[in-house]
Amino acid sequence: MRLNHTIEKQTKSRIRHVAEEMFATHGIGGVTTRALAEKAGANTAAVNYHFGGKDNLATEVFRDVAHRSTVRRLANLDRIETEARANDARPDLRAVIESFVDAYVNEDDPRTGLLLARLVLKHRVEPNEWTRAVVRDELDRVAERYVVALGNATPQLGPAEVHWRYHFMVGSILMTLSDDGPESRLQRLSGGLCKPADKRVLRTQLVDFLTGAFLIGNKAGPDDDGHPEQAGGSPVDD
Amino acid sequence: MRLNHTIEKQTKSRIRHVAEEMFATHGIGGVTTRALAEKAGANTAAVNYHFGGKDNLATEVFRDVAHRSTVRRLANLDRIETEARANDARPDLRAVIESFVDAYVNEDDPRTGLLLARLVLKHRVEPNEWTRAVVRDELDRVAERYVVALGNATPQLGPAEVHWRYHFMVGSILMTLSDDGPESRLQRLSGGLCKPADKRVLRTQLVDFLTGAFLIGNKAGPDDDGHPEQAGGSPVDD
DNA sequence: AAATTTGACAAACAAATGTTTCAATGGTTT
DNA sequence: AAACCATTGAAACATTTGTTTGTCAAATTT
Repeated sequence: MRLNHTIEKQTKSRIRHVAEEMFATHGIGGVTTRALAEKAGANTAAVNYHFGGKDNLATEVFRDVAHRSTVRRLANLDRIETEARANDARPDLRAVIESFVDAYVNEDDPRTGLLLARLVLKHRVEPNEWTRAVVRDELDRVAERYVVALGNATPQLGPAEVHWRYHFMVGSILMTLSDDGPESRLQRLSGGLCKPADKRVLRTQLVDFLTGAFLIGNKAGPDDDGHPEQAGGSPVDD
Repeated sequence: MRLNHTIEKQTKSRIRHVAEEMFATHGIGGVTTRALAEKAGANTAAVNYHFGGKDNLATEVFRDVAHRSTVRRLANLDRIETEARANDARPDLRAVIESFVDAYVNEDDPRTGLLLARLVLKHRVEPNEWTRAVVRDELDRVAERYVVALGNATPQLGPAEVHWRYHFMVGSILMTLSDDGPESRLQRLSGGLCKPADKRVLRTQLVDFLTGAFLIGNKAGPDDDGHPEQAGGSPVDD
């Protein structure tokens, strides 16, 4: 048991990988211990033996995915901000948004975005102890950093507005990711004009949409409690 | 049994109303037949007796909610388009968006928007026979009409882009609605700066965001398959 | 070589939950 | 008044699903 690590952990590793795959495909609630074990060629008890329960397995899978994407995004953001400082300019809004979208919509690794969407959607629909933990521990940092970065890139927006729009941004990305494949509502309603499976187009469309959404603002103060009724008319009013 | 309709249907009606309330509060999966029956002061068997099962009850509740909001939105849209025609102008983008958001975010009737969000989110996370039916029968009409209206209001956008952005719009609205209350992620991350419970501010912020998101476009053709990489720079390029 | 630990497996267990059964009740009709 | 029918209620049923148990085989350690 000391020599053959690889053989010893085969079952555990198989379960771990199949879990990631099945969670992405069928969602978290759509995967049963039995189906998972069967697909991994293991016994149902093995899931509990190796991971201590389905929730722990899910926590492990999603914490890992979230962590990887967090690291990647924070690095991207660092790079963008360093470059901007070097040029003595503000970070480019489009670049910031693109780096955020990239972690969700990426043809090289379509699974990560899907898993992140599954995680956050589950957390929205029925919050859990473990979804809460993963979201707080891994995703909140990204949100805080991006709100700051987006604020720096959009001086025409007040602090509250940046928070609102970050939130809207995440919503549009996640809902789009959850509507993947040829059965998607978008594809059906557009008569095949839009294909969410084409990640390249999707990313461009998202970034276009979101960049526009952040461009126009009405610079409400932090204590804004709802009087911006004449907003949205003129672009960049400062 | 012929004379006292009101008394006869008391139980059925109570179940119906409690179901709507509980579906909005706890989501569809978060409501058990037992909890529902208890809160309605009825027996668990009554749910099946009067509605023929939980799914039928949910279908009835959500079909009703969706239908009401559909009728309301289509009427709003008709009014806007009629007015625009009378003035020989294009429909106002902001007015179109506002009428769409209104059905979801409305201080007079906060429950409808929440229920619609529950319905669509459930349909996204785990589609069903009955969610499919309700979405197709009630919500698709609205989507089609609004895509046309938004297209008329934004000549700078190509047909595919309007579809994409309509989709993104729905996503940001729904995800925001599902993040209601003082426990919301938005409220937590913004340090209390943004309160999703304040529907008036929420609506304004959403409409500002979405109006901006539709303003800038790159007029890709219908056969666009992903080459708009220089898009989003200049406002309204036609 | 013997003892111990690890891992796998079949089966059983336990809890949640939608649904059904069947007898009792109360009003309605004849 | 008697028959009838809709409604109710308690209990049982069936299914799904996560988890645990007890046994056995193989590998490792002593």
